[in-house]
Amino acid sequence: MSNHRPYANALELLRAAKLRPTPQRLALAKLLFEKGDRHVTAEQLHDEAITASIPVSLATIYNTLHQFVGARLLREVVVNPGRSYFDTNIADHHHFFFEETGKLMDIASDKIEVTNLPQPPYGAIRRVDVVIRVAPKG
Amino acid sequence: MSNHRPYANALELLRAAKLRPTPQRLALAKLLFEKGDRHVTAEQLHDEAITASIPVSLATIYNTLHQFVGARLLREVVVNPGRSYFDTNIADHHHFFFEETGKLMDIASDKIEVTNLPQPPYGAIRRVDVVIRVAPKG
DNA sequence: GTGATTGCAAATCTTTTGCACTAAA
DNA sequence: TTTAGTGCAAAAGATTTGCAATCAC
Repeated sequence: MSNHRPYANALELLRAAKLRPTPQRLALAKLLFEKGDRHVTAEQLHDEAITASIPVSLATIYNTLHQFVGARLLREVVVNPGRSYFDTNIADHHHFFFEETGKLMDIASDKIEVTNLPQPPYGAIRRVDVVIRVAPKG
Repeated sequence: MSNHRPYANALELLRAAKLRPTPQRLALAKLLFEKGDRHVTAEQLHDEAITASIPVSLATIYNTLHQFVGARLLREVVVNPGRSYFDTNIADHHHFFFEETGKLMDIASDKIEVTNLPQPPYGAIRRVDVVIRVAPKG
């Protein structure tokens, strides 16, 4: 588990997030958070769960992912039309997006300097996302 | 039309892009490029066309938008899962994204300074997108 | 028990595709 | 005439929803 997440285990994590620790949520939390930082799609997580003999429907995967985003256990990353990625790294950071493979890679926030951030005409800045889109050379 | 687009009219624009100037393409190019910089979805453009009595199917809207992206007359902007925006501003720039309204606003590239750009482990940087997500205050 | 959660299937929404028809060169 | 473009309807892919059954508390 990432060391920025101050919970010893999936059960504590869910309790702290005030989400009922159902077997599905526990199992998904383990899949998501016990392997270091990851970027998964709903479909990928579902496949993983099924492979790991965790009976869970795709509908529950979506429910759970969105509940985790709401509880700030996950971040949704939008780089691709028609598919969402869920990022277990909730620290402030940015991404490489490899267009040919559809893979994401984290960039620690101190590796990129974004300065002179303009203020929006109204509302408040909720997040600044930098996506470096990478394509094969040539 | 934006002054970074050095064509006098929609016909020239299409000719330069080596796209056959069909009535639909001409009409859509006028809708897109004769009103300053815009961010439209396929659905919005279709509605506009129908309202302007331009008979065009949604399939053709999608075809045309993607051809325009291919010809570098438009840029696709991905900020929202499950919906693409098409940006008539093809200059290097960034965006505010207003989450409550789903609207985009351009930020000229010289308003934000992105420095220390890390190199990708392989491939070449094709684009750097900065999205400032804005939510209502509170 | 009671309210939250799950799973299924159906529905929804955006986007793409196949193919016959039409139009531009 | 030849090739590209269009439109329709159907298909595809991702995500959401309604609702009855089930589970956590």
